[in-house]
Amino acid sequence: MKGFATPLQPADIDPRKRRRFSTPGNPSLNGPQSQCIQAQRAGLPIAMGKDALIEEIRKNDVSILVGETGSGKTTQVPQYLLDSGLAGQGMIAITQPRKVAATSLAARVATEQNVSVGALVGYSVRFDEASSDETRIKYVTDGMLVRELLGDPLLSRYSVVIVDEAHERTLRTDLLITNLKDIQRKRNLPSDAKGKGSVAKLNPLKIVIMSATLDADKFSNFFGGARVTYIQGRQYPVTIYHTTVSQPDYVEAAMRTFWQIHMDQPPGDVLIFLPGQEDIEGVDRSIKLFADRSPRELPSIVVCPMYAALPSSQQAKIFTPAPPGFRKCILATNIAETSITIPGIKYVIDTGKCKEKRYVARDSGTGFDTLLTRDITKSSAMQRAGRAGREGEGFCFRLYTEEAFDAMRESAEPEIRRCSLTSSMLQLRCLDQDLEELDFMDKPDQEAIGAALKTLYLLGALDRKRNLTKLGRDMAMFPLEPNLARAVVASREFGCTLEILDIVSVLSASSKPFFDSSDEREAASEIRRKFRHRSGDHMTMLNVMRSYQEIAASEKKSGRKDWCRKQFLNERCLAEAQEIRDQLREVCSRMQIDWHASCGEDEQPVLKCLVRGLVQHAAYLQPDGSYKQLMGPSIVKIHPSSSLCDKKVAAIIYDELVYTTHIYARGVSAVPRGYIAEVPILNIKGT
DNA sequence: GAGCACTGC
Repeated sequence: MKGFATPLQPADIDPRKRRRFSTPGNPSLNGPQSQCIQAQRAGLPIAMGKDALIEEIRKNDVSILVGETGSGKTTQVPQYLLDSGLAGQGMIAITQPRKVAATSLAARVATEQNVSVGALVGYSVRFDEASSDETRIKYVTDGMLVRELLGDPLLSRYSVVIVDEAHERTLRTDLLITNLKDIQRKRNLPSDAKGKGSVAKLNPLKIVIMSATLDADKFSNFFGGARVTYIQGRQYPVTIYHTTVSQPDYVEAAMRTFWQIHMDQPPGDVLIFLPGQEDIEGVDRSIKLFADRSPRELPSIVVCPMYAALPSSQQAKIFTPAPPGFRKCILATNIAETSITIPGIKYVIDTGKCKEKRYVARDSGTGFDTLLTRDITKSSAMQRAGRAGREGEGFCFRLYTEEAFDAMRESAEPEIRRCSLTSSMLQLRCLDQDLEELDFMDKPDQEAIGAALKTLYLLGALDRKRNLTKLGRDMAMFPLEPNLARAVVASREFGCTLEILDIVSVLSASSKPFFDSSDEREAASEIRRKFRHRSGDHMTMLNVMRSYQEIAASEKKSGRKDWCRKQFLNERCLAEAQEIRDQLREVCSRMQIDWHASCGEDEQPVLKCLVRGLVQHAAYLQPDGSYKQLMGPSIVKIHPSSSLCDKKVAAIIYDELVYTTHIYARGVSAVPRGYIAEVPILNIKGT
């Protein structure tokens, strides 16, 4: 094809032919469904090495399993361990970075075991659990197991912990691996050294780390040279093309490549990886524009955008097959790289770009996040290409040169090196551990540690000697960022827990309450005006939440959706916020905090609570009309999406800073300066 | 006067 070098089949994509495993056909004709499932299990690549694998895990405290896509390791290894009796009386936990993976894997394995989910095979993720006394195999999110540590520091219910997708190196996976190493040391002491007490009764812990190829040695070294076992996968060959020259305008290059495929290549759907929503919307428009003018004899095109913030009804489109004679073109962020698998993809176009969030730590603790477009890593590039070979032979067009590929980083920097550590630090202090002294695969940055310590001190969670306070222990009970947890704990004192929980729930939901599609911005802001509160965005959010709750109480789901659409509100965010709110109310009840306590229409107590949590996110108006951070050197602007944009008030607090064209404060409320000055911690001498 | 990678408790 034009612009691309001769096809390459570099070693990074395994071109081994995928062997078709024989399916017994229609189960209703060929006998019980379970026979069919068992035949499939036996046909998996991993099944051939089953006995050797069990023996390997039996012999070693720690095993590293490297499995390619489609090897079946995630579903089979737990069952092998259970069948072989290796787990003894304890449970087998398998951790996943994502909730959807944990729940769907549990369903699959339950089917294979011919039990219903929640019996022998279960799962546990936030807001959703299916397990019972019978449960022996449990799929959990890594965050869930980290939280379980707080109540059971030795994870004594589990005899095997399998850490899956360990190569993704999420902050929670890293925390877990560090803790598992320590727990194993404590639990696997020789019996004469254990002495008396509860530790002596504990069964030993087995650890299985499952990872992609690149990082296996690193995991092995961390566990003192643990053995690495390789499991073959199943993948059709993917032919990879690189461009001959670099493509500065990757959007234009993606368009050109798509049309080349569409005009010259046989049927098959196309997946284009783009960095973000903005590019996706742009390409979407252009393809539709050109499609209208393209020759009649060409197949028609169905364009499907795909990114996390897209309403789920539109996300569902990518799973419906294109009608006969149509070619589907999916425009996706890296949500399609790991989180979801889209059927029918034959061609992948890889721009080689992604967006990466990075926390810029500051000694003052007032850091901020940046979100910048950058080059992907080699492991991402391989993953993207692999998406073309799930169901048959595929093709991947990389919009960068082979030299550019060689120059890419091997894999992404682990999260522990680039995220705020405040939340993890608080959790670890609850376990009497010190983030600075722990044995991590990659040590966190000193500046990030300093910022986290400072933040926890200013929130009152740590005292001046870095000891955990009663307040800190209370804060850690809440599944919230420490600054929001601080506001909740403060609400006990100010009698406005009902209001604070509503606000905090929206803030910690995974999406934003207000939709912001560029074409309808004017209409949206007009309709939203009725929610507006003069003090700013936090009370405005409370008004939204209150209105939604009234609707939710009287309307069915469709009515709620309808209402939200008319108000330009994101129903997914508000529904999730309600779920979070209910969970937080439960936590409050357990802690004897009366969540019914309300301040009615008086916003003053609410703002005072928020100031306690957002004390590092405060800025004062300067004589020249700009806002300067109270702690930290920056001049900040109020984000144009805020209801306080263009307003001049003496002092503001804000949820977050985002650095784009300026340093913008988002989620802003006006507060009297006196509220900030009266925060107790600021009045201790020498701080 | 502007921009939203992806997760998790």
